Amino acid sequence: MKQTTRQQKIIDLVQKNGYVSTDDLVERFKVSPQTIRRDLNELADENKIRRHHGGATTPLSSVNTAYNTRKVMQLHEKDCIAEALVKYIPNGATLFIDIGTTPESIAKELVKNHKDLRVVTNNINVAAILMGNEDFKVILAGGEVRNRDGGIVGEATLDFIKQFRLDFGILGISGIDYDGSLLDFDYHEVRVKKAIIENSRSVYLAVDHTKFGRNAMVNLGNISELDMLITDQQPPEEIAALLKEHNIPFEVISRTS
Amino acid sequence: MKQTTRQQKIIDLVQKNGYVSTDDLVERFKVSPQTIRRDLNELADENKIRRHHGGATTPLSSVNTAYNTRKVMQLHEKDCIAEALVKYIPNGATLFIDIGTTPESIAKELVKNHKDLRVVTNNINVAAILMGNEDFKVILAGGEVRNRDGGIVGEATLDFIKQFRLDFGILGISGIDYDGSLLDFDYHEVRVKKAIIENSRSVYLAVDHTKFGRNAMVNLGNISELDMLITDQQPPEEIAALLKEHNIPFEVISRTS
DNA sequence: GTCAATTTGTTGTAATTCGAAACTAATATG
DNA sequence: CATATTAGTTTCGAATTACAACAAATTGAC
Repeated sequence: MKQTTRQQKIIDLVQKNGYVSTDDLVERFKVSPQTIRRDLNELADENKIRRHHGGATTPLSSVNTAYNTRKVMQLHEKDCIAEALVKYIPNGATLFIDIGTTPESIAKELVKNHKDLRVVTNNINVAAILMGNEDFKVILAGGEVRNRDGGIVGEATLDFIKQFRLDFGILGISGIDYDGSLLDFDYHEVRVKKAIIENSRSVYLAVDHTKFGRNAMVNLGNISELDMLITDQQPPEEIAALLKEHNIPFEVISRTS
Repeated sequence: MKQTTRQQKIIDLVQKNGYVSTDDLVERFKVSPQTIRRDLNELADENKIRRHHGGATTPLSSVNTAYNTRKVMQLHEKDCIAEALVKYIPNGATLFIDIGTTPESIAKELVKNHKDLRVVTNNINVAAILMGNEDFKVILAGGEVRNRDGGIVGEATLDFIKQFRLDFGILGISGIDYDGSLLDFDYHEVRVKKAIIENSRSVYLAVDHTKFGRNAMVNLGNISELDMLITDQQPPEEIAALLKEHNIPFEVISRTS
């Protein structure tokens, strides 16, 4: 086998597995450890991989950096919120799951223990996550895929969503204003969110505390339309008052860290 | 700092960077290497991370094993076929990409150097791959997601596909009979493939040699409907004769391994 | 405050991994 | 045909990392 071929294969392997050890590669290509080290060092020089003691990993993500770094913010909080929310979802339920990193965390939680869910989503990541559970029936809305986050939006998506009427709508959101307005940045995304609200028997909103009072351009409805809110810190007074006024149950998870 | 907190932070770091070294962690938490090793080993036992000499990486996704192992079969051949096929796709083209592992390889090739493609697909993996290139416009067909391979099939998918009329249709397939019949296993999938054939100006079929003479239940058309066939080994006489008879160009890639 | 359990640090030793240099084989190149 | 050039292997000392066992420190409960 040619050197270039081998190096290409090494890149593929790293991309696929996230990590390869020199031993693995020696085994796989039947060459000496030194040869592998040369390959790895050369590839590392070209930034094709990251070199480490004992092997190599994927280079610092070339694409999707914006989305992937955003994904990590408040990761632990999102997980805790997700853990709390899924307790309210019974087995066998039907639900929408929205675009966003929090909804993705929720999908990860659902996949662990739930059974027989039927889920409609317009988030390609959520669909990929839910595929992991064979008991689930996953329906993906069609439309144009946004490269930045794998969300699917547009007119076609809207029509698709409107075909369904499900038990739960699980929403993420960009901001909640002090007057209870639910806000987001993208007009098209907002239209889909609205459709989800209209076609769900119960709407659950999961937000981390950074969203309170945060501003965004497009109004997609009011907090009074929700059936439950789950968050990780006591909301500001104004919002807490609104929740009380409209008798909307909300859960503030206890932080474990 | 508590042990649980540190371990959670380690997980976050691994998720974020794909890799952390023990040294990094020692530096970051100001604790002894031994403590870090204990943490890493514990986390590895719980499958939260993958342990390696010198550090740790993200765990291997436990799900999708059946599909992922299948994915590796003839991996190199598929890659070579893909490399040959994408040379026929000009920048700025519009194309369908089908369900299957070969089409996924093709998507991986396209993402590397092509520009301004507009792609319609019913394969969630292809969509995820193509997202990597910001120049591409990716349109995903809606419908039910098959857990086993991320294919999207069904009536809704069919209607969605039929809305488009594109330059190229890139097909994968389960088998080609000696009489030139194109065969597959799933009736619903076949209907989608037929729709792709009907709505593409040129249909390109990429198959590895294991598909020749292989039988499957559902007939989805004849080899004469193709505009090009790319494969990795000289096809059997019968099929070669059919290709010649219908003046269908085909390329047999030279194996580099 | 005391005791027990847990967590962390230290030390010594074993196991891996690395890189440099010398050597072999195959392939061009004039 | 002699000579570069390139890729690969082998060997070996140095550096790095890991693990086990025990001591020290911290924590939590009563």
